[in-house]
Amino acid sequence: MDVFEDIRTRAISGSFAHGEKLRAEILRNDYGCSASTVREALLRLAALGLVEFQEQRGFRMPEYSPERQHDITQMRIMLETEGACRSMRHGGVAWESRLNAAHHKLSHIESRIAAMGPTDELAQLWMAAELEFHQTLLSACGSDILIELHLQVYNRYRQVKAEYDRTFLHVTENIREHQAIVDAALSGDETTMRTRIFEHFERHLLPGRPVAGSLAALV
Amino acid sequence: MDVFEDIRTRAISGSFAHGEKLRAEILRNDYGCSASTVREALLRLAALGLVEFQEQRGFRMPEYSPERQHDITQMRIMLETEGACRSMRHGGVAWESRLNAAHHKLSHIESRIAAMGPTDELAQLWMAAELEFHQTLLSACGSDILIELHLQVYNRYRQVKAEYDRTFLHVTENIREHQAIVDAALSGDETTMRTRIFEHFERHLLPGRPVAGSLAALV
DNA sequence: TTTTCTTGAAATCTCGAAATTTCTGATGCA
DNA sequence: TGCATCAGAAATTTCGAGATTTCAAGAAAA
Repeated sequence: MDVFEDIRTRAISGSFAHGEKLRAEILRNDYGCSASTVREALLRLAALGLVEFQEQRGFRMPEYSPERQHDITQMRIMLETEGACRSMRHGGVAWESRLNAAHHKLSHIESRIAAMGPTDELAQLWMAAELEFHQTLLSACGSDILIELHLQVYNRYRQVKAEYDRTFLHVTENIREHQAIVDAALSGDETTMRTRIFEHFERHLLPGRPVAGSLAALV
Repeated sequence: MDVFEDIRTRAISGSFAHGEKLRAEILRNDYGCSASTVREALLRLAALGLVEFQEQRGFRMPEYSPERQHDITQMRIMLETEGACRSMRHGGVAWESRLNAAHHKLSHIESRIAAMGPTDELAQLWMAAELEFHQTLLSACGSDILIELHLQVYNRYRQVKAEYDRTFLHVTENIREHQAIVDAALSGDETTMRTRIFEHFERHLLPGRPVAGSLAALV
């Protein structure tokens, strides 16, 4: 079993509470391995910002704060806007159809959740499909590092919103917003794309707070 | 001695060649610690993208490629532009004077290098002062995550340009370009700032290659 | 009461050895 | 020669014990 991968998944899906202490000695029980192996995984997660590390004081989950959520959301808007616009320029039809496919899969799952409520299995599927959709959006941008940084920010976003995610409020809006993003991609208009991405995230920003540089024009 | 910190420094200052294999068993000799401790440091560096890690195959330095340099440079332009413009809005006089101070320190070192050539000691001082200048530029942006991602990208940039750095070609241009950035900060005009930052990095981009989204307007 | 000190328990960190996997290159076969 | 096989060497990864540091609770002093 891949300890790193599994703890990462738990850290972004709400298995640990905000601010909870993560003890290697205890987590080892879940994996039947030594504490050193768990420690190794935690150190890697710390380098990615999913876990906080203090020398001689071990690991904890980051605390929640509205400012942190705002900050991370803003960064997601910035990176996804940039990546999506670059994909629009270089992706061609191949990208458009991949995006369509990813969206189809996602909206299928979202409709089922909207209809029958969120089961554990559907939530799991949704997590994967939602990530895939947003990664597909950037997949033709031509920048490895943009994709990598986006994944980092995406994971932190999921972590911050883990509780919220489980409620699946706004599924309906999500379906509409994702559709709007796909439409923008097909329209070929970058300004529309920027607006649509901004609208998708708007409700996760702090109200009445000045908004980032290239984003300001959209408000 | 902090093994992680020291290996990080070496990894971004050209102590290791591009593509070089990093063996924990060998590096331990430099620090008089066990291989596990070195391994721990390398795993953390891998999470930050400064070292590549393959399961069961150990660690290596990333290979150099012009595309990677272009990609990283573009990302630096994007993040520093965004951060600098936000700092201009929220930083006030306090920020302006900190920026001035950081620039003064840096240009002092750069002039000495231009005059007497690059000694090891001056190179060391330059590394610290150049980082401090660019970090000060973003320091009032109000986004922790922007600052953190920028540091990651900055480190990768230094790593890619490590050989180039040691030659100190373009010191003269650097002095001028840094000054131009400070002037833009004081002028309060964001478009000027974007242009100046772009010009500072322009020579590290691949010629004739389409340039990123929000940057395109500057070309 | 509040602060400082003491002390035992608990957590963190380091280490070198053992287990596992990959690499190397020599041998045999077609 | 070209290719597969295999054994030994080398590298990577895991492990649990021991050393070090932090934490917590109670005693002593202000």
